[in-house]
Amino acid sequence: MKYSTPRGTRDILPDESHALRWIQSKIAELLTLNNYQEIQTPIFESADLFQRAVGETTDIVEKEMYIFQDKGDRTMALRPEGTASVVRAFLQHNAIFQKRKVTKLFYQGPMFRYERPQTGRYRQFHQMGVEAIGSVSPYLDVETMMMGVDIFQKLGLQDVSLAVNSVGCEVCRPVIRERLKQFVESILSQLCEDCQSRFDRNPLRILDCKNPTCQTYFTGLPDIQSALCHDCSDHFLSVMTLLDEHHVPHTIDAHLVRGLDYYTKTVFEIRSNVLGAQNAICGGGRYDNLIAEMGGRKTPAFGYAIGMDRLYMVLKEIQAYLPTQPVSRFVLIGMGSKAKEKAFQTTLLLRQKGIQAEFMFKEGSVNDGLKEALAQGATFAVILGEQELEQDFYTVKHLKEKRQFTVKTVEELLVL
RNA sequence: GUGGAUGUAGCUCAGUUGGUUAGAGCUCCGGUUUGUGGUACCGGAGGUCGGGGGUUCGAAUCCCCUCGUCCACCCCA
Repeated sequence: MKYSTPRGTRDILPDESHALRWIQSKIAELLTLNNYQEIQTPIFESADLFQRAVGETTDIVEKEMYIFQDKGDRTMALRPEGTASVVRAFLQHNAIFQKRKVTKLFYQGPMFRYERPQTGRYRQFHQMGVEAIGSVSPYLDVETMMMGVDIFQKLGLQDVSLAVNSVGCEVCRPVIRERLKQFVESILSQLCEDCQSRFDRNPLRILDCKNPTCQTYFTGLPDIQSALCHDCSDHFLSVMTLLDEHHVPHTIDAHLVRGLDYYTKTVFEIRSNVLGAQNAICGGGRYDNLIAEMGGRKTPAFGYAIGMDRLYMVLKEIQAYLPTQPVSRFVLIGMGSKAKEKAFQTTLLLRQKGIQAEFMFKEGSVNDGLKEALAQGATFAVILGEQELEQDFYTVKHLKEKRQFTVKTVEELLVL
């Protein structure tokens, strides 16, 4: 094959495409119930928007962005995530959004990251995400996470787990970071290469190391929660209490640290165990400083994104209900030029009445026509030949029941 | 970016210690059958053996490089 999809990209073929649209519309319904409105932002933006929002030292910015110069010599980037753009839009259209205390927006579309492809991980992948901007209330954290869990349950995916953690704020995070570094410093040479590089770049990530030899050195490692400031600690406690009160099953994952710099306080993931290592189908959290950092007034917010490719794979795997493509109700077969013309007219008429129908283009026998009708999954084949033309009727065959009969008019076809 | 597996027809896969024109099943197309379908029978199409280089009288087979796919790490959705 001379051409194929670029590495890490894929064609979404009709069956999946149809199912994905349906999934999107189901999710959008639920988001609307929660008062979210859709926003569409550009697929590429100024590269420094993402560098600033996501963080200079994150993997996404350091090595995964698709960056290019446009003809005006601007440095642009294909968006690696959605939050930065939504926040940018929120600030840019301040006049529209400032009327409300809380602005709830959702988006959907492709994101791009230059990574090594794997199951459930692509260079172009599809996310559907939400951003609720304007409240510090733990109720917002809980409402939003519950909505996430609800989405999966409504789609028939019961078996998910909600993992929650707090990463602190600008006050306590530096403290946590320092304590961790102090503890780790003495044993640093014993740890794996990844941990050694994390030490400078993102020490919190050391907590998350899966290397068993590293883990043996970690007894007594300070955990994040014990180091949270009052405000963060209270907030975390409130979120936990609310989740309990509303009977939302969840686990506290002290190792859950996100790779985007803008998160503060609550972070969470929703996981499914059917995809192997790529178990996160939804992830996000609170970002109370990002909007101020990007030049706005200090405005707290909470958001997350769902990985649509992964979600589809999971739903497919557990054999959840997914709609199949609608098929033609009728296939019109005309033999000879006159009958063909009448078949064509009938096809158009059926479609005008809102009935899915297909015209048999090929010159051929009834045989070919029936085969075609069958291949299309049609319910009825309508046969027009010399006899039908002379005596002005339609021969109709119910393909599954192998039942054949005649009708006089198109109206009779409509009510079949 | 690191490590491992893998690549033969549209699909699933055979292919011996290196040996002539690389096979099978399914799919597809044609015919038996220009007025009745999924079956049956007959016939046919389809492959630079992922690509490039090397070893050899001779390479799908051995060696090197490269590209793609899959899995794990990293990271994330």
